[in-house]
Order: sequence, then structure tokens, then C-alpha cells
Amino acid sequence: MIADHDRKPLPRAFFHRPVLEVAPDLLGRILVRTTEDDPVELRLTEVEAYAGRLDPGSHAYRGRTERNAVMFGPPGHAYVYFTYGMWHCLNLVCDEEGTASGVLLRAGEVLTGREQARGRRPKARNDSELAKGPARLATALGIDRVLNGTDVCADDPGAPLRVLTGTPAPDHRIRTGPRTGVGGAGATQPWRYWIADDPSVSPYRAHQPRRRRAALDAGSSDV
DNA sequence: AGCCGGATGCGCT
DNA sequence: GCGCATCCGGCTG
Repeated sequence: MIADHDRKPLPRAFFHRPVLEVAPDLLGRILVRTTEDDPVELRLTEVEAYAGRLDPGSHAYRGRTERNAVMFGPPGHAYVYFTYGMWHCLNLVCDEEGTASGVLLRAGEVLTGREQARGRRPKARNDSELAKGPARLATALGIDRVLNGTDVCADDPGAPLRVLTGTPAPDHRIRTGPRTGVGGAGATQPWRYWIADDPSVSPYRAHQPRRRRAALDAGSSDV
């Protein structure tokens, strides 16, 4: 259950701060996806910070392109990208306009609209798997590139995507560690944040450099 | 319970 | 062309 006084949208000023402040502060907040069907509401349990031009792990590291343009825009908007040929991931733009930082929403606990979420994620074996992982979260909420650039601070209760106040996670329940699947110079910063012992948090996976075909062929010398 | 490969499209070098 | 802010199924122990 979500109390009425926890249902206020986060003001744009919330996102108008350094990404390393915003990211942990998003834990425990409520993400609401509204469609023609029942809305799905989830409590954020895991996020990652991406620090734009300063961050080799960020899509914005090499500057502005058509794809990452939203990251350079005003805070409080959704940056949605398509990856691995089949998945979408959702980020929230932070900092000031012109500074391309964002927070990747990696996991959450579905609170309402479970039927909707389950319909979109038929392979989830239990409720805690509905949004365990960034692409699963986007799938469970029916998020795709159509929502790229959406204002998540809109006052309109019918807006497609909103972030509500919820109950922020207390500091002593927040854990930090390296970002999942990020390699190279971006791998060292502990910019992944999650709520301790929450069953919806995704397992950590280190970056896996894809071996090239030549290396694979050399490995199987007997044929 | 943990590792590995395939699926699959597109952005960027 | 390469590699990706991933997920899932199938394999091994």
C-alpha cells in the first residue's frame, strides 16, 4: 500500500542536483507507469549513476549524439535506450541542462498492477523477478523508445511516467558497489546503489569481454 | 548455484 | 564491422 501523502510527484529540483546525490536518494521512491490499462507502480530498489562527459561508462562520454541527446537536456526527463537488439533500459536525467548525467533504474518491487506486469513478463518465476534487472524493469512497465524524453515530473496524474515521493530508503539500508556489466576505466567507481537484502535486487555480474573468433579458434586446436 | 553461448538491432569507429 | 549499462536456456558440478 502507498499512503496518499507519499504519492506527490518529486519536484524537478530533486533531479536538479549532482547525479551522485540523486542516485541513492531514488531508492524507495515510487515509479508509476500509466497506460490505457491498469497502472503499474513499483518501489525502486537498485540504481546506477552515470556521470556523462566525465564517465567512460556513460553513453554521453564521447559527447552529444542523436541517441543520447536527452541526457544533455533538462533534468527530470526519461532517457530510454534500446540495447542488445531486444531490450530497453530507463534512465532519469539529472544535474543541470547541458550536463549529461543520468541514473539507470535497475530493479524494483512491483507494488500495484501485478497482473499487467506479469502479462508483460510471462517468464518471471515469482514476483521478485518481475523487475529484477534494468531490461526486465522496462519490460514489466511497458517502456520503450516512445517514452524517450518524457517529463517524469509532470503534475498530471495521467502522465505516462512519473516518480512519486514514496518512502526514501534510510541511509543504513543502502549498499554501494561497482556497476554491473561496466568494464574499462568505468569499472572502478562504486556507483551502483541498492537496498540491502531486498529480493528484487539483481545479481552482480562483472563485465565480460567478448572473446574474438580468432581467440576461440586458437583455443580449440583439436579438430 | 554458477557459467556459457545465442538471440538480435543499431550506434558508433 | 564490433560491441553493447541484457536475458534466458541449457549445461555442469
